[in-house]
Amino acid sequence: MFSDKTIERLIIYKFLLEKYKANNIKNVFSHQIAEMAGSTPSQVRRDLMSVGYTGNQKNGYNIKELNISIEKFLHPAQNINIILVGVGNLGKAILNYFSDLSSKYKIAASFDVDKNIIGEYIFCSKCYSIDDLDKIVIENNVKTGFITVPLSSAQEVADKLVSAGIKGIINFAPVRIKVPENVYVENIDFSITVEKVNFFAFKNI
Amino acid sequence: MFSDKTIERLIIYKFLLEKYKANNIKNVFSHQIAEMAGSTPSQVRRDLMSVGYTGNQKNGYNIKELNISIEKFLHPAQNINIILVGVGNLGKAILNYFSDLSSKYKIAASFDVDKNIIGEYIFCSKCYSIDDLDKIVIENNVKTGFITVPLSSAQEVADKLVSAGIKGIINFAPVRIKVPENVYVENIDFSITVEKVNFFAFKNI
DNA sequence: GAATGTGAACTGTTTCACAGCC
DNA sequence: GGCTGTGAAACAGTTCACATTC
Repeated sequence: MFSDKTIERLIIYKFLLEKYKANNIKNVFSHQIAEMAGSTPSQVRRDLMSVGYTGNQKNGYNIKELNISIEKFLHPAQNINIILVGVGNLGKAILNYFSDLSSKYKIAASFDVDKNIIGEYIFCSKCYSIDDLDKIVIENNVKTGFITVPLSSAQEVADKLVSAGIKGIINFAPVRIKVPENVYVENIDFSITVEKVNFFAFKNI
Repeated sequence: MFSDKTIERLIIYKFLLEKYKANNIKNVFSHQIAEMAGSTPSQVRRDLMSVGYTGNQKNGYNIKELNISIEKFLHPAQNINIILVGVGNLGKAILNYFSDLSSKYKIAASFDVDKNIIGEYIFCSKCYSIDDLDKIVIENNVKTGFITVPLSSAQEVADKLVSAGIKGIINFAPVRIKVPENVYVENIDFSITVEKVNFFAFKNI
């Protein structure tokens, strides 16, 4: 029903509007949103049809109301807990990124096999043994998790996340993990990204 | 002419075939590639039309030859140098990721403003002042760069990369950097990714 | 006049289906 | 039989264009 791409753009609009709101501007037109988001006015209007908020021809969209509508459409909850498995360099970088307490999204817990860090707080999140996964996922109503473990254990970790009830996975391991149909996976593979960008970079010379 | 999506899948096929090749298997059918890549047989055959290599009906595709054809199509060069600007947590994680010397892609240099690390080697790449950017980009024929600096300096860094001759940028800063038309940008924004995955995670309950 | 909302047209991508081949 | 290569069909996503509203 709702395409991946539309959802992604709505999230972008939301972040842009939040910044915009800061300077006491009340209303915004589709062409202004498009300009900021690198999109087109009709695309913006199309996307906004999904969320059900309608503007008007004189003032465009009321930023505050539009933002609330997008928020509600994307997810009604106030705070979202996520988890992260694999506290290596990349895991730490992501924990750091989300340690900003003002965000709606919080990494409720991290997991690793290294006994030296289990029990420690790393960037505001406590690190646990993977044995505690089920308990923490249920307690914190977690539906989304990062996989930042090495290739060799990625599938195993994915299986554990799925069996704990996780429905969305952001996977950084360079492998296509196999999950049931009702689990959404977003792969971020640095090698593939570099190769793709490099292809278009050389094409653009 | 060649779509983003086709290029990305070709890269995935290439990585999969490399693994496959290891076990002395010589040939592969489109349905096998599809199975590994999470695609469909017709999609695979369609994609392979772009690279110009044709298999045969008895044995499918010769893995070695197909791999060479994809490589040639994606990029003829043997070694590709890339650079990275912003040696924080995330920058280090990426430097670490690409420090594996067997990869075709090497981070030729990193850049940062921190005088304490300028001149040091971090995961096999020497860290330089941004003042040395132009020189290093030219010397190493670099066309692709990572931006892993904070939001506040992302646009400034992007401008410098562009003026140094970079044609492809992988941007981790949560902002839509503005670049000329002939520069390809791939944005990786953890907040947007989390929000998107979380949306589909809750939809899938 | 300049904006929104949206049916219709268009463009891009994926899948189907089948001729040709082994 | 089962495979590839590929026109044609189907589907998805984007843009156009205009009636309507302010």
